[in-house]
Amino acid sequence: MDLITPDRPVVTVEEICELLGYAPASAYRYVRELAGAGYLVRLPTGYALGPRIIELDLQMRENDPLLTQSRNLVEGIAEKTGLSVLISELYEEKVVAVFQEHAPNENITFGRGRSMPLFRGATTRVIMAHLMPKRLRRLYDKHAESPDAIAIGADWRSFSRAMLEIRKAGYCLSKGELDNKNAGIAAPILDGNNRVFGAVTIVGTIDRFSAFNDSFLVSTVKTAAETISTFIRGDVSSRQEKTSSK
Amino acid sequence: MDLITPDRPVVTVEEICELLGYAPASAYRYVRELAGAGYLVRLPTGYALGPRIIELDLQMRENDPLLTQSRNLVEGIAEKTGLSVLISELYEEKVVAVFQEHAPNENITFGRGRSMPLFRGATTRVIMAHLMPKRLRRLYDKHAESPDAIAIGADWRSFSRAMLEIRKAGYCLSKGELDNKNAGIAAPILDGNNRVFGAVTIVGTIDRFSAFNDSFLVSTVKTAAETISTFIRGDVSSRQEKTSSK
DNA sequence: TCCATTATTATCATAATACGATAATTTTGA
DNA sequence: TCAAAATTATCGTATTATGATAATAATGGA
Repeated sequence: MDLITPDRPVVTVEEICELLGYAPASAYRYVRELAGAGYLVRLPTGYALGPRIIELDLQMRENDPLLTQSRNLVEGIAEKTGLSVLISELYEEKVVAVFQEHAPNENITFGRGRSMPLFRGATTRVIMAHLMPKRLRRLYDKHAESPDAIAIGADWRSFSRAMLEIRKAGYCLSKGELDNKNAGIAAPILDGNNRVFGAVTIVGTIDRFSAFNDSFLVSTVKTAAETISTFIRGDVSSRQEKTSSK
Repeated sequence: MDLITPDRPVVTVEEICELLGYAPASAYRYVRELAGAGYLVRLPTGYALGPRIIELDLQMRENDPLLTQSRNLVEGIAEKTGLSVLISELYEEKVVAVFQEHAPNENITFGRGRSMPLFRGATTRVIMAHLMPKRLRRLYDKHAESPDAIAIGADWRSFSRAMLEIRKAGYCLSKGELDNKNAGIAAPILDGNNRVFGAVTIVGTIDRFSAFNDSFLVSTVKTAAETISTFIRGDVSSRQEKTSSK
């Protein structure tokens, strides 16, 4: 599905074979199956993404506890501050915002659905800072050469110290790292054992950001993240507890 | 992923085993893999839908030719008429709107992402009417007992005649079938060989609908669908043609 | 309309891996 | 700290995925 890009909005079977190294018979089988399940759709010139994705998107917007339980909270912050608010999650080596409350006149490149680069921006950094040490180490080693990683710390010692600072502070503030006119402040969403799921981020132009005390933004974003963390932990929603005797 | 519903926004491994009949070892493997790829996310109380879905949603909104190429057209119709416009696709036995231009004050139950029942509503019917005969027959036989199917035709003869009528007309109009206050009119999106991909539907309250000549709505929706059909066929977008000599 | 070409599916033997039972390990909650 | 629960690892077997090839269907010109 990632073969579909702005340059290649419709992908042919031939391209799939070339790019992924499949035999034609296999590629035809794959697209047939994926199209049958709605993940792809067959157009006259090839395959495009299919309706199942839109269906899942709705399913998530309606049911995901991370979204449903934090919607009001996030909207409130956006309204009060006039800044944008994002809720992001980590997967593989990407951080993706799954919810965005867009304040007027804001221009955010890495909004809902656009995966953010590692090592850059408040959201990504605050999430990384709360990863388990061994996982963080693996990530760092893999990208130690990247300029963004070096900017945080040229070696593991200084890098992990920087991360520890963020973890101790409980938030991360950045200016102009993703959009040079924007600033962001992020706090982690944690489970009961301080494992990180994602982050809450407040984003706005540097100008607008400066209108607030840093301490106000810090406490706002931290409180929001803690509230959401609590929601998620106790998340028994409408399900019955099993206090059975088994 | 379909185990996640409003009643069960977070699904446990135990539930997955029960509901899908897997051994625990397998269920754990599945969720690990799906969560690794971002399709699920592990929360303290179980698994929920993950960020990959949001990423794909964006990818589709930005790249899907069906959406990108018809956005202006659809917005124009919505603006001029004050009615809503949907673009829908078929998969498995569902029809799902992948794009919706929402007019103000409209209330549409089966909007973007919510799969519509077969045999009911203008969108579904116009799509069914353009299916290949054998596929239509299979569908009918499978659901011949359903009230919605019987409402169209009590036996295959009358059912297929009704479908033929729609196919000849090139559109389908319905009132109050999905939302009892709404009416809809739909026309098929076809490839060069009259195979159906989806449909364009104009939706609005029956009141608002009555303000227009039927013929105006018919020609509007048919023209839109034909325009989109043409877009899709010639869709070579920004890709280079291969006029190679091989 | 036909035909040659291309695109797609079916068949099938083999290689790959998914599956679940069990054991080992980790996490959790008291 | 420890017992119970949750999760992962191991591994033999059964299942299925894979790609080469053949068969069929669709396509685009004359």
